[in-house]
Amino acid sequence: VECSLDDADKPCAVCGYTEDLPGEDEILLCDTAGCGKAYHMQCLPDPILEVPEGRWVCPSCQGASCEQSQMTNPTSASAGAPSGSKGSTNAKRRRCNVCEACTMSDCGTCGACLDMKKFGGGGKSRQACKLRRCTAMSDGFNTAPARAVPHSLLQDTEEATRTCNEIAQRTLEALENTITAAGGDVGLLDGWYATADMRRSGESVGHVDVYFHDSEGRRFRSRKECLKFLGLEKGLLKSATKVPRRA
DNA sequence: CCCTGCGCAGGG
DNA sequence: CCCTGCGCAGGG
Repeated sequence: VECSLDDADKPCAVCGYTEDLPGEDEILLCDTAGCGKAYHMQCLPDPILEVPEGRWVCPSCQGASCEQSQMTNPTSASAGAPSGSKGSTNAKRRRCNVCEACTMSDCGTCGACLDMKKFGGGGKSRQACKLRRCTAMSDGFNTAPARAVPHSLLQDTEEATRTCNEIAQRTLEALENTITAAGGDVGLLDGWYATADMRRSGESVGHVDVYFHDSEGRRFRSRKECLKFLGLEKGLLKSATKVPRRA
Protein backbone atom coordinates (compact mmCIF):
# COMPACT_ATOMS: atom_id res chain seq x y z
CA VAL A 1 0.00 0.00 0.00
CA GLU A 2 1.37 3.33 -0.94
CA CYS A 3 0.35 6.58 0.57
CA SER A 4 0.53 9.87 -1.15
CA LEU A 5 2.22 12.37 1.08
CA ASP A 6 0.10 15.05 -0.46
CA ASP A 7 -2.87 13.58 1.34
CA ALA A 8 -1.16 13.22 4.67
CA ASP A 9 -2.94 16.15 6.25
CA LYS A 10 -6.39 15.43 4.94
CA PRO A 11 -8.90 15.56 7.81
CA CYS A 12 -10.87 12.51 8.84
CA ALA A 13 -14.32 12.61 7.26
CA VAL A 14 -15.90 11.54 10.55
CA CYS A 15 -14.19 13.42 13.34
CA GLY A 16 -12.54 16.21 11.42
CA TYR A 17 -9.15 15.69 12.94
CA THR A 18 -6.18 15.76 10.63
CA GLU A 19 -3.75 13.85 12.77
CA ASP A 20 -3.77 10.44 14.29
CA LEU A 21 -4.95 10.36 17.86
CA PRO A 22 -2.08 9.64 20.22
CA GLY A 23 -1.30 5.96 20.30
CA GLU A 24 -4.36 5.16 18.29
CA ASP A 25 -5.44 4.70 14.73
CA GLU A 26 -4.10 5.79 11.43
CA ILE A 27 -5.85 7.58 8.63
CA LEU A 28 -7.01 5.60 5.61
CA LEU A 29 -7.70 7.09 2.22
CA CYS A 30 -10.51 5.76 0.07
CA ASP A 31 -9.17 4.19 -3.11
CA THR A 32 -12.28 4.85 -5.15
CA ALA A 33 -11.49 7.07 -8.09
CA GLY A 34 -12.62 10.60 -7.42
CA CYS A 35 -13.23 10.04 -3.71
CA GLY A 36 -10.05 9.95 -1.70
CA LYS A 37 -11.77 10.83 1.53
CA ALA A 38 -9.80 10.17 4.71
CA TYR A 39 -10.98 8.13 7.68
CA HIS A 40 -9.43 7.22 10.97
CA MET A 41 -9.59 3.45 11.23
CA GLN A 42 -11.22 3.90 14.62
CA CYS A 43 -13.75 6.37 13.31
CA LEU A 44 -15.18 3.96 10.77
CA PRO A 45 -18.72 2.72 11.45
CA ASP A 46 -17.15 -0.73 11.49
CA PRO A 47 -13.76 0.05 13.01
CA ILE A 48 -10.74 -1.87 11.86
CA LEU A 49 -7.50 -2.45 13.72
CA GLU A 50 -4.87 -2.78 11.05
CA VAL A 51 -4.17 -1.03 7.82
CA PRO A 52 -5.88 -3.17 5.17
CA GLU A 53 -3.81 -4.67 2.41
CA GLY A 54 -4.58 -3.58 -1.09
CA ARG A 55 -7.60 -1.64 -2.15
CA TRP A 56 -9.83 -0.01 0.45
CA VAL A 57 -13.22 1.56 -0.24
CA CYS A 58 -14.82 3.92 2.25
CA PRO A 59 -18.33 3.36 3.67
CA SER A 60 -19.76 6.15 1.59
CA CYS A 61 -18.51 4.64 -1.66
CA GLN A 62 -19.53 1.16 -0.57
CA GLY A 63 -23.05 2.38 -0.03
CA ALA A 64 -23.10 4.10 -3.41
CA SER A 65 -22.18 0.95 -5.24
CA CYS A 66 -24.02 -1.48 -2.97
CA GLU A 67 -20.83 -3.53 -2.94
CA GLN A 68 -19.34 -5.25 0.06
CA SER A 69 -15.89 -4.66 -1.25
CA GLN A 70 -14.18 -5.24 2.07
CA MET A 71 -15.28 -8.79 2.64
CA THR A 72 -12.10 -10.30 1.29
CA ASN A 73 -9.87 -8.23 3.47
CA PRO A 74 -8.04 -10.69 5.75
CA THR A 75 -6.73 -8.09 8.15
CA SER A 76 -10.02 -6.52 8.99
CA ALA A 77 -10.90 -6.96 12.63
CA SER A 78 -14.39 -8.18 12.08
CA ALA A 79 -15.09 -8.89 8.42
CA GLY A 80 -15.33 -12.54 7.56
CA ALA A 81 -15.24 -13.68 11.15
CA PRO A 82 -16.41 -17.27 11.67
CA SER A 83 -19.94 -17.65 12.91
CA GLY A 84 -18.66 -19.01 16.20
CA SER A 85 -16.67 -15.89 16.82
CA LYS A 86 -17.64 -13.62 19.66
CA GLY A 87 -17.11 -10.67 17.40
CA SER A 88 -14.84 -7.71 17.68
CA THR A 89 -13.28 -7.39 21.09
CA ASN A 90 -13.00 -3.64 20.99
CA ALA A 91 -16.30 -2.54 19.58
CA LYS A 92 -17.31 0.89 20.78
CA ARG A 93 -20.35 3.05 20.71
CA ARG A 94 -20.37 5.09 17.56
CA ARG A 95 -22.41 7.88 16.09
CA CYS A 96 -25.14 6.71 13.76
CA ASN A 97 -24.44 9.34 11.11
CA VAL A 98 -28.15 9.39 10.42
CA CYS A 99 -29.87 11.28 13.22
CA GLU A 100 -30.55 14.98 13.17
CA ALA A 101 -27.50 15.78 15.25
CA CYS A 102 -25.19 13.69 13.09
CA THR A 103 -26.16 15.61 9.98
CA MET A 104 -25.12 18.93 11.49
CA SER A 105 -21.83 20.61 10.74
CA ASP A 106 -19.40 21.61 13.44
CA CYS A 107 -20.55 24.99 14.64
CA GLY A 108 -17.02 26.22 15.21
CA THR A 109 -18.05 28.29 18.20
CA CYS A 110 -18.84 25.91 21.03
CA GLY A 111 -16.25 24.83 23.54
CA ALA A 112 -15.77 21.48 21.89
CA CYS A 113 -15.19 23.05 18.48
CA LEU A 114 -12.84 25.71 19.77
CA ASP A 115 -10.64 22.97 21.14
CA MET A 116 -10.41 21.19 17.81
CA LYS A 117 -7.22 21.64 15.88
CA LYS A 118 -9.13 22.58 12.79
CA PHE A 119 -10.49 25.57 14.69
CA GLY A 120 -7.15 26.46 16.20
CA GLY A 121 -7.52 24.62 19.46
CA GLY A 122 -5.21 22.24 21.23
CA GLY A 123 -7.11 19.09 20.35
CA LYS A 124 -7.15 17.87 23.93
CA SER A 125 -10.81 17.84 24.78
CA ARG A 126 -11.84 15.37 22.10
CA GLN A 127 -15.54 16.07 22.38
CA ALA A 128 -18.12 16.35 19.66
CA CYS A 129 -19.52 19.73 18.68
CA LYS A 130 -22.44 20.47 20.94
CA LEU A 131 -24.72 20.45 17.92
CA ARG A 132 -23.48 17.08 16.79
CA ARG A 133 -23.99 14.88 19.80
CA CYS A 134 -25.50 11.76 18.33
CA THR A 135 -28.86 10.78 19.78
CA ALA A 136 -28.87 7.26 18.37
CA MET A 137 -25.52 5.82 19.17
CA SER A 138 -24.90 2.42 17.65
CA ASP A 139 -24.66 -0.30 20.22
CA GLY A 140 -21.16 -1.44 20.84
CA PHE A 141 -20.17 -4.64 22.56
CA ASN A 142 -20.54 -4.64 26.31
CA THR A 143 -20.95 -0.93 26.62
CA ALA A 144 -22.92 1.32 28.90
CA PRO A 145 -26.24 2.79 27.84
CA ALA A 146 -26.28 5.96 25.83
CA ARG A 147 -26.73 9.03 27.91
CA ALA A 148 -28.03 11.66 25.60
CA VAL A 149 -31.38 13.21 24.89
CA PRO A 150 -32.20 14.41 21.38
CA HIS A 151 -32.01 18.15 21.07
CA SER A 152 -35.56 18.20 19.81
CA LEU A 153 -36.65 16.78 23.15
CA LEU A 154 -35.10 19.42 25.31
CA GLN A 155 -38.37 21.29 25.48
CA ASP A 156 -40.75 18.39 25.24
CA THR A 157 -41.01 17.62 28.90
CA GLU A 158 -43.16 14.56 28.60
CA GLU A 159 -41.13 12.74 26.00
CA ALA A 160 -37.85 13.84 27.53
CA THR A 161 -38.96 12.46 30.85
CA ARG A 162 -39.79 9.14 29.28
CA THR A 163 -36.39 9.03 27.62
CA CYS A 164 -34.67 9.80 30.90
CA ASN A 165 -36.62 7.06 32.62
CA GLU A 166 -35.51 4.57 30.03
CA ILE A 167 -31.92 5.65 30.45
CA ALA A 168 -32.21 5.35 34.21
CA GLN A 169 -33.60 1.85 33.89
CA ARG A 170 -30.88 0.69 31.53
CA THR A 171 -28.19 2.23 33.68
CA LEU A 172 -29.53 0.45 36.75
CA GLU A 173 -29.29 -2.81 34.84
CA ALA A 174 -25.72 -1.90 33.96
CA LEU A 175 -25.05 -1.43 37.66
CA GLU A 176 -26.43 -4.89 38.36
CA ASN A 177 -24.05 -6.32 35.81
CA THR A 178 -21.19 -4.43 37.35
CA ILE A 179 -22.02 -5.71 40.82
CA THR A 180 -22.19 -9.25 39.53
CA ALA A 181 -18.91 -8.88 37.69
CA ALA A 182 -17.29 -7.64 40.89
CA GLY A 183 -18.38 -10.76 42.72
CA GLY A 184 -21.33 -9.25 44.50
CA ASP A 185 -24.89 -10.47 44.75
CA VAL A 186 -27.61 -8.61 42.92
CA GLY A 187 -29.60 -8.81 46.13
CA LEU A 188 -27.37 -6.07 47.45
CA LEU A 189 -29.37 -3.75 45.25
CA ASP A 190 -32.76 -4.57 46.69
CA GLY A 191 -34.72 -1.38 47.03
CA TRP A 192 -32.35 0.60 44.88
CA TYR A 193 -33.47 2.75 42.03
CA ALA A 194 -31.94 5.15 39.53
CA THR A 195 -32.91 8.63 38.47
CA ALA A 196 -31.85 10.47 35.37
CA ASP A 197 -31.97 14.16 34.58
CA MET A 198 -30.91 15.91 31.45
CA ARG A 199 -28.78 18.98 31.44
CA ARG A 200 -30.72 21.91 30.10
CA SER A 201 -28.02 24.45 29.45
CA GLY A 202 -24.32 24.86 28.95
CA GLU A 203 -21.94 23.05 26.69
CA SER A 204 -23.17 19.67 27.83
CA VAL A 205 -26.86 20.35 27.22
CA GLY A 206 -28.67 17.13 26.47
CA HIS A 207 -26.30 15.03 28.53
CA VAL A 208 -28.12 12.85 31.01
CA ASP A 209 -26.82 12.47 34.56
CA VAL A 210 -27.80 9.23 36.22
CA TYR A 211 -27.84 8.81 39.99
CA PHE A 212 -28.36 5.67 42.00
CA HIS A 213 -30.33 5.67 45.24
CA ASP A 214 -30.38 2.98 47.89
CA SER A 215 -33.29 2.11 50.13
CA GLU A 216 -32.11 4.46 52.86
CA GLY A 217 -31.88 7.60 50.83
CA ARG A 218 -28.20 7.52 50.01
CA ARG A 219 -27.28 8.80 46.62
CA PHE A 220 -24.42 7.67 44.42
CA ARG A 221 -23.08 9.40 41.36
CA SER A 222 -21.30 6.51 39.71
CA ARG A 223 -21.01 2.77 39.63
CA LYS A 224 -17.63 3.18 41.24
CA GLU A 225 -19.16 4.92 44.21
CA CYS A 226 -21.67 2.10 44.54
CA LEU A 227 -18.95 -0.52 44.48
CA LYS A 228 -17.01 1.33 47.11
CA PHE A 229 -20.01 1.65 49.36
CA LEU A 230 -20.84 -2.03 48.96
CA GLY A 231 -17.29 -3.06 49.72
CA LEU A 232 -16.78 -4.49 46.28
CA GLU A 233 -14.09 -2.15 45.16
CA LYS A 234 -11.48 -4.10 43.33
CA GLY A 235 -8.48 -5.08 45.36
CA LEU A 236 -9.39 -3.36 48.56
CA LEU A 237 -12.09 -4.58 50.86
CA LYS A 238 -12.11 -1.85 53.42
CA SER A 239 -13.44 -3.14 56.68
CA ALA A 240 -14.53 0.32 57.65
CA THR A 241 -16.85 1.25 54.86
CA LYS A 242 -17.72 4.87 54.93
CA VAL A 243 -21.38 5.30 55.58
CA PRO A 244 -22.96 8.70 55.15
CA ARG A 245 -24.65 10.06 58.16
CA ARG A 246 -28.33 9.70 58.79
CA ALA A 247 -28.17 5.93 58.50
C1' DC B 1 -24.63 22.76 55.44
C1' DC B 2 -26.25 19.43 51.40
C1' DC B 3 -28.07 18.90 46.80
C1' DT B 4 -28.02 19.76 42.16
C1' DG B 5 -26.35 20.69 37.72
C1' DC B 6 -22.68 21.70 34.94
C1' DG B 7 -17.51 21.60 33.46
C1' DC B 8 -13.59 19.13 32.78
C1' DA B 9 -9.79 15.88 32.24
C1' DG B 10 -8.33 11.42 31.36
C1' DG B 11 -9.26 6.77 29.58
C1' DG B 12 -10.62 3.76 26.02
C1' DC C 1 -14.75 10.08 18.54
C1' DC C 2 -17.67 8.96 23.37
C1' DC C 3 -17.62 7.50 28.35
C1' DT C 4 -16.66 8.04 33.05
C1' DG C 5 -15.78 9.92 37.42
C1' DC C 6 -15.30 13.69 40.04
C1' DG C 7 -14.46 18.81 41.09
C1' DC C 8 -16.93 22.65 42.10
C1' DA C 9 -20.05 26.54 42.58
C1' DG C 10 -24.48 28.41 43.41
C1' DG C 11 -28.95 27.98 45.45
C1' DG C 12 -32.07 26.11 48.80
